[in-house]
Amino acid sequence: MLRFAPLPIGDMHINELRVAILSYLIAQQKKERFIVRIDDTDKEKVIEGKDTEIMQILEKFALNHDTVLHQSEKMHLYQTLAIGLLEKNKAFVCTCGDEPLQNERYSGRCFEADKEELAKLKNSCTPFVVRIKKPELPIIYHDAMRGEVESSQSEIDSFVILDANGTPTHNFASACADMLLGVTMIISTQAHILDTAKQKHIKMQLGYEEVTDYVHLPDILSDQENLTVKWLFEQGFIPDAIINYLLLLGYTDSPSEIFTLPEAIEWFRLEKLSKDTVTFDLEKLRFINREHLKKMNDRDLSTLFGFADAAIGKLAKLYLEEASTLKELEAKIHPIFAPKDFEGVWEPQMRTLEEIIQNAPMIDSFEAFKHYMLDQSGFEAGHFFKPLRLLLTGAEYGPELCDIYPFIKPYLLEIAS
RNA sequence: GGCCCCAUCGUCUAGCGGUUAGGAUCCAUGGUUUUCAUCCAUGUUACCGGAGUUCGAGUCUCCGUGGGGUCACCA
Repeated sequence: MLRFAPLPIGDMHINELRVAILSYLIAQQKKERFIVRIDDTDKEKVIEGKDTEIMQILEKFALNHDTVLHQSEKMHLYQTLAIGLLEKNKAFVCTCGDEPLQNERYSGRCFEADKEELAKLKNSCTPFVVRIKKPELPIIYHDAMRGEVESSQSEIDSFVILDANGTPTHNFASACADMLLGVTMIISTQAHILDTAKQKHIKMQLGYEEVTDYVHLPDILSDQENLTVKWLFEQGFIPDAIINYLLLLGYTDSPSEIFTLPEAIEWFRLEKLSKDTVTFDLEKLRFINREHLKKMNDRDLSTLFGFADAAIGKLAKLYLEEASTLKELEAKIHPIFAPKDFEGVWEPQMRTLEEIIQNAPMIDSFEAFKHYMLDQSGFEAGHFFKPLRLLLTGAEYGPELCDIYPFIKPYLLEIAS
């Protein structure tokens, strides 16, 4: 079983999305369950509605899950497990507060406090936290990208598992949940390498003996501040392209640059991911987005611009020569159907051409249309194509008119005005 | 600062001791297109530095340098 465990405390970052995509992909490869766990342990930071937003994003990317659950529903269970550790003398109560933590590590002063101490503290209403005892041996786990990862005891202190409110900390709750769910592989980012060791320590202290595989992905760096999924959508990138790009980043040996998630499930190997951090490259994503838009169903594409006509999808694809995102395509398609601006040096010619079109019969081919228009107007070619283009597309430049014509033909009267 | 990871064109990368250091993207130029773009062709651009090991090092070792991560009652 694999899980995606997002924190509902902000917009989803592409690093998180990459974790989700890979978790889903590996679950499919291993034919194991894929579940979503909303890690809403921190009541202070949780943002109302973020959880449904997360689920909507996953749906857009077609990362289908088997189950979804909230950490907040299980807190009592994790508290019980923490108390269990206290009783087994694997954890201790600590009343040090913030004092000894003057940018130093935990002093270990309360190390021997046991559960009798707990009773006393409860009676006297003294604030306390519960800390798990630090490991006596190095924590070693297997990472599919990095091999055996060893964290020495010195890196892992006796860390807090229940805070002063009695709330399980994220690390503790996460470890407990993974254990209880039977998660077999955990994908996260390199920021959590040490957390993984802590969680493994927790699971070992709780007596969990199943082997868990881990992967810690390198981060995607960017000088851009909010590299969120939301932002990518706003820019007009489509899910298939985003998936393609995120899977391609740092991958060594893909059979082709352009692919879909189902295709990647056939050949993707975590071991072939580079351990080096990668830089987010908008230009590359634009290229990939363009390629996926080219492959998109024409009618589906047209609906994104408010049509239900395959011809408009085909028309939009002509503009992929100069546009790479939905947003840019929209900026090309919209002026075609919007009322034209006649102001400018070509105004007389445009007025003439408009009138001819409004009274013209339906003409099938652009060649015939061109000849008809040239005959009727008496214009020279040099004074003809520019105003015609402006009249038909609202733009000075664009794809060949003979390519555009077949798709806009049915809308000609509306367009040429 | 301690510890961990990483280091090839601007970017993503191929390369597992002997290569004209390859591809993709981006960029530039030429051709085609009645215009721009597309398309096709061509081209510029890279092994972080220094010591070793070796007949020979992008490739192995060490030391620098640079980048990233991590050291919470944050998740």
